[in-house]
Amino acid sequence: MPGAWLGVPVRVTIADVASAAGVSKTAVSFAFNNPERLGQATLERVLGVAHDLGYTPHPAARALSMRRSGTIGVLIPQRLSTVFANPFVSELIQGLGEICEEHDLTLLLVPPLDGSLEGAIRQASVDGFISLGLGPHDRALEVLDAIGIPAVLVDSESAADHPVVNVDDQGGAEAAARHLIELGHRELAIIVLPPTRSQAANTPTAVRRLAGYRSAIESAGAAAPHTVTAGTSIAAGARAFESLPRGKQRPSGVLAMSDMAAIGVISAAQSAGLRIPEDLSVVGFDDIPAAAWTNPPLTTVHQPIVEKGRLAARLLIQSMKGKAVDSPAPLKTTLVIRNSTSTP
Amino acid sequence: MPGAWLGVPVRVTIADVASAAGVSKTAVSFAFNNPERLGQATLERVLGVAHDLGYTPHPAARALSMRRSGTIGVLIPQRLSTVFANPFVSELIQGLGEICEEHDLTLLLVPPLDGSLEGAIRQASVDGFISLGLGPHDRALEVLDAIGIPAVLVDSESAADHPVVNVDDQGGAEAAARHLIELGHRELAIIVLPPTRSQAANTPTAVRRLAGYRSAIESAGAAAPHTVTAGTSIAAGARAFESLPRGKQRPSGVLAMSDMAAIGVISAAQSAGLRIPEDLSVVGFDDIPAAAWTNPPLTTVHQPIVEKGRLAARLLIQSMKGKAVDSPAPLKTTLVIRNSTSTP
DNA sequence: ACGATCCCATAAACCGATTTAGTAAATCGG
DNA sequence: CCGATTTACTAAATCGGTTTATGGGATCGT
Repeated sequence: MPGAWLGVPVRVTIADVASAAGVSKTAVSFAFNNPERLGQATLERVLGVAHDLGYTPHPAARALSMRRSGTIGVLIPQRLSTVFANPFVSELIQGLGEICEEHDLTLLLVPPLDGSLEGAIRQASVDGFISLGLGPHDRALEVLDAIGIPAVLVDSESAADHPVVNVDDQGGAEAAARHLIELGHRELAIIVLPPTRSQAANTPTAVRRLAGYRSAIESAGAAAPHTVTAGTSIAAGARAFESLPRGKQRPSGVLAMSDMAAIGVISAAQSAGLRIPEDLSVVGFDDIPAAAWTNPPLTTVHQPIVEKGRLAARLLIQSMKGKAVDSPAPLKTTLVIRNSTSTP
Repeated sequence: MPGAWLGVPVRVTIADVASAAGVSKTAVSFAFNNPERLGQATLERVLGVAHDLGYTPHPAARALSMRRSGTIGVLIPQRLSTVFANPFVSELIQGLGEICEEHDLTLLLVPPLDGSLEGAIRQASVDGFISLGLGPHDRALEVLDAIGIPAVLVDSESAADHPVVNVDDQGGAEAAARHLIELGHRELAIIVLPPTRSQAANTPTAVRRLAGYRSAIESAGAAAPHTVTAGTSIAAGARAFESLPRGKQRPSGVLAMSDMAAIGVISAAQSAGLRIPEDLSVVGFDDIPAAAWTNPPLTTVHQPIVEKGRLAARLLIQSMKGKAVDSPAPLKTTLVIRNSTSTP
């Protein structure tokens, strides 16, 4: 049983290979990384021995000495179990993953550990970070550039000195609100995204979408909207519906900042005997794939999530190569009208 | 601008802190890891200096010398963009994440790089691996125990010398098939999961589910089912529907091995003018959250995905602590009857 | 006053790779 | 045949931490 002793496996190191092949560590290293610097015969012998011994370079050692780990970190502002309940994140990862795979990079998920995102950041051995939904004054940002690692911010505020990838949240929200208003709705409710982590403030995304809704509503002279905060889950959306005013006070249209919340509202409303869209119009945000086959299919603001991921990853990789990159223009959002909205 | 020189950031190392505080590297290390071994005064001074300089221990260096990285790897058998299109994976990650966060571990996604999962495994600096859907003879398994790192196999074959976490695939599949048969269906189609990566063989999961379907069908004396292979995506499911025999030959019931494929079938069937379930009954597998609010809601085999993730993570962590763990009994699957099935 | 204990702090070894600088032998030019 | 390259390989430094073994000084018991 090579490499094991009484069931305790012991890693084969470069030194083991070197001595077994009767060469120096340098030679072994060259065999893998600079084969042309070795003679034909030695090269083959070393590679042979390495293979027989099952040698694999220790990733941490390699990372230390090469100053790169081949990994990029994804900074997740909340617990994985809540964040991954939203298909939005899956889609973003699809985009990130596509580009990472092209560049032989793996993806490290970095959620707050022990309540602290900063701590988790330090622990992570990565060549760059992609952060999701960080507020402009988040402590995590300080840590990020204290360690001087490239970072790209997704869904953040443009203030920081890192490239920021955003979509046109405000424009999308305006289009959504205008859509309801044009259908004749005057009593609207807004379901706001929850603040992440301990920060009291709304996320940058929530702020921009809220501004979009409000601007459309105000310029139409409609009533000030009722607002509720709800997480991005079906259950949270359902709770939000429950907390809406009842009877004559009930808004005829709901503007949700996430499809998940919108779906929750719809499902709770249907359970309460309301017909969608006849009795209540609901418009979501994100256009996750599932939005197309809910019952009824969801009218929502489309944002190019996968493309957003790709773009962020590309920028980060540029940045990791030392190139200076600046924030691209916000990606377009478009209103997709399906069947969850109609005249009141 | 501390730590930077002409815009080139330079990491603050333990040696910098040591000399700035007028102590040895050891003292600095102790300040963070063994504070009780330092005098009150020195401790405070060192921590103060470290904070002022913005010192953060280099994760790779730490990992190298402590022989642990604080990360567990998730072996993904296909490209991230295809795997994360299936909500199944999101749910699994929720389960894994829950336990990992409890133990201050981060999660590294390891898909095949450059076509090779083995290569990606070597590159990954992790303390343990969780693999998804690996066949019993996959080369990746060899690499896995060549480097002697604990691993837990999810949705695999029980053969290997690693703990395996499975659900009762066969039982669930049997229940699904029996359900259709009891409704009176005699002409059935099965949509098989695709093989992962280059291996020609079906995944262990597919094999078990197929066995379940077949056993129920055969023992009922129904006709041999038509089988199609389709990926776990809506589009693939739709294509599978298109490839089904038409007219009188068309099966009256479809057994899909994934909810995503089932949803694709339903949606393609509806576009073709069929009513679900009146004209075609469809049963899925997995019971992803979306299955509850499709149109119509999906009859499917429920498996406890999040719990499966939790269990796998717990076992891996046990294993990482050096304890010997053996495979738990397969988790229960249950048929959830909604509205995508009825009498033919 | 003297050896035994503690308390603090450090020097040096170690983790496992890459890389720089350099050496001995073979090859080359003339 | 002699100096200049080239080829093939290696010793030692380096990456940035942790840990072991050790030493000096203060405190203690007697």
